[in-house]
Amino acid sequence: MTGRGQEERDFLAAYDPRDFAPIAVTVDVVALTLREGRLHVLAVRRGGPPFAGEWALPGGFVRAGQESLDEAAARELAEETGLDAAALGRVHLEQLGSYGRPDRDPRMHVVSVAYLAFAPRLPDATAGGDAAGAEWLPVPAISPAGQPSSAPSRPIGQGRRTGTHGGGTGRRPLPPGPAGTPFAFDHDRVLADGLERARAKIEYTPLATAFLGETFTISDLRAVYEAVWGTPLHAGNFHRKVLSVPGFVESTGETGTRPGSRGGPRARLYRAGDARRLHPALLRPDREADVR
Amino acid sequence: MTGRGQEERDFLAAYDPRDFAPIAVTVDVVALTLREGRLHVLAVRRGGPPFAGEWALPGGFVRAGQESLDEAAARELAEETGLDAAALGRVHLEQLGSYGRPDRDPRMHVVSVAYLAFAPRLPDATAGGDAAGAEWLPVPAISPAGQPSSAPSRPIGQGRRTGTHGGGTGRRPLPPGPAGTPFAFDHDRVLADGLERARAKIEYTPLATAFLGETFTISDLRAVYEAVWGTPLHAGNFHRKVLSVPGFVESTGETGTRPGSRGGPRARLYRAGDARRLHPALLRPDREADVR
DNA sequence: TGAGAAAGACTCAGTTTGAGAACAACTGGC
DNA sequence: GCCAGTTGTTCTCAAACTGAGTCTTTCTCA
Repeated sequence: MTGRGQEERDFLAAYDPRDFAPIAVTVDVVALTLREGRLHVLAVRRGGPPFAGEWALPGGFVRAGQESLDEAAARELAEETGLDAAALGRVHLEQLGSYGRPDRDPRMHVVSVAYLAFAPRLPDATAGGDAAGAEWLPVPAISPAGQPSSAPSRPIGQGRRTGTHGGGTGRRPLPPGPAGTPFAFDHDRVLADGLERARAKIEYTPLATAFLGETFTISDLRAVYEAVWGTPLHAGNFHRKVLSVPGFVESTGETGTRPGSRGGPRARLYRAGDARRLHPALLRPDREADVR
Repeated sequence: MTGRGQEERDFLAAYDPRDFAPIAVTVDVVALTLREGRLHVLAVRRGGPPFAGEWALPGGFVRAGQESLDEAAARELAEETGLDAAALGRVHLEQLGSYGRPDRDPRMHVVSVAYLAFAPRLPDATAGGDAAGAEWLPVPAISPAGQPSSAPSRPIGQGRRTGTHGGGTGRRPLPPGPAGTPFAFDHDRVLADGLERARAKIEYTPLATAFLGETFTISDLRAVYEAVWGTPLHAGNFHRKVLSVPGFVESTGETGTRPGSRGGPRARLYRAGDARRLHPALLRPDREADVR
């Protein structure tokens, strides 16, 4: 019984997979940035069927034999935003998860490897004005204690902690994406998963700084957390916490002029520190509703 | 410039990808379990080239048009362990990440979607005795503050927090897998990523219970944490913590007979609670070395 | 029967957190 | 130029949480 998998693998290995495995591989990118204090996601309008005219995440096919998944994601992001290599270096890009239900693309079986990007404010992607260009769409209000689908960590099958059902089809209904974002394919879910990953990631890594420029104030940083988490934070406690976590930020010794402010003293400027993890972490306030 | 991605996507969409995208898609499973208090991983010996005779993670090709990635992973795990659907229901299975460097398989460009499984003690996979059967291998001693590669979260490109190098090829050397595990392909890294995910996951989810049977003692649970983290824990504090986190475990009201113990009172039995997240989390002791 | 081991309950000091107050620096409107 | 309102930053205080250790009781093994 245990040998069947091996046998089959050897059998398949002898074949040229071109003949029998018509699965296409694409990368899709959930690129997030902050604009006017609100979280935005990069989206493209689909030019043709399927889902013509609908919004979708930017992405495309992986070039077989030529590039890694990471490289493909970076290439797609660069193409869609017009970023050069230097600008791309300021963007944080990490793998989010893969989506491979056979019916997710009506044309054929397509496995999509999703990536998550945190970008500082970038020039409008639609500068060229062509119809199919990319645009930064505001991410609809996120209920702070909302129920994300968390695909990369979603348990499979009906384990004892998956729920009460004992032997159904095993296919559960998809939780809805953020309200008001009708994306093509399963990109609603990919976006929802990306948002949840982003919210979790800034808890224990200093990646919130990836949304900001070279230097920033503590308030700028707080604005990132508030936008991503969708919750106002206590300014004093946030300040204390950020400065107390070793390696999160380091002082530039300068103070900024704060254009557009409604008053208040000039804030000190900081840059990202050398920490890769926040220790202790900066936890989201009260997620009681999220626990079970 | 922004139009190029869209143009290309449309161009490709018009094609039958069978003609131009010879990328195969496989799933590989990092299945973990506890045996004699030590962490073990399910491995198979490769029957043929490439890497003939070497250990590899169990896995195989995704059946195009017929199954999702999750289903393929569950199928492969079932085939390799001889688990039926009921037994498989007790196993936690989640997506780990995808690996797609063009040279990772010498035969062709293969994208592998890796899964991570937590299993309670299972019968030996080699029961049949056939040469190519699967085996549970002890995971080599894990340095508690070791440096995992953390692929699913690895940042890409040379962002300002990636390091000091300013413009290399962008291809960094792979951090080594756990000492003493020469696996085929890039499965060393997949395993290392799976271990790191497992260590992180039991911090903030109750998934450590997935390594145990229906009922267990607090000591059993502590043994899971100690094996996965590779660190001894303070029994008293662990006990207090587990019982204080709402929904982690619930009492069965019974006490177990503890065969194989070296003395001590009979411990109370618990079962997994209904929490999906541990709040507050059960953090690994001191990872200072891991922070930067 | 006694030594050793483990379960589980407690104690205590140090750290971290949430909530709020206080104060100075600065803006914009008048 | 003055005033009200806003914001950056520091402090205080109580509650919660953590790590380290002790103590008692129950059990196994020699």
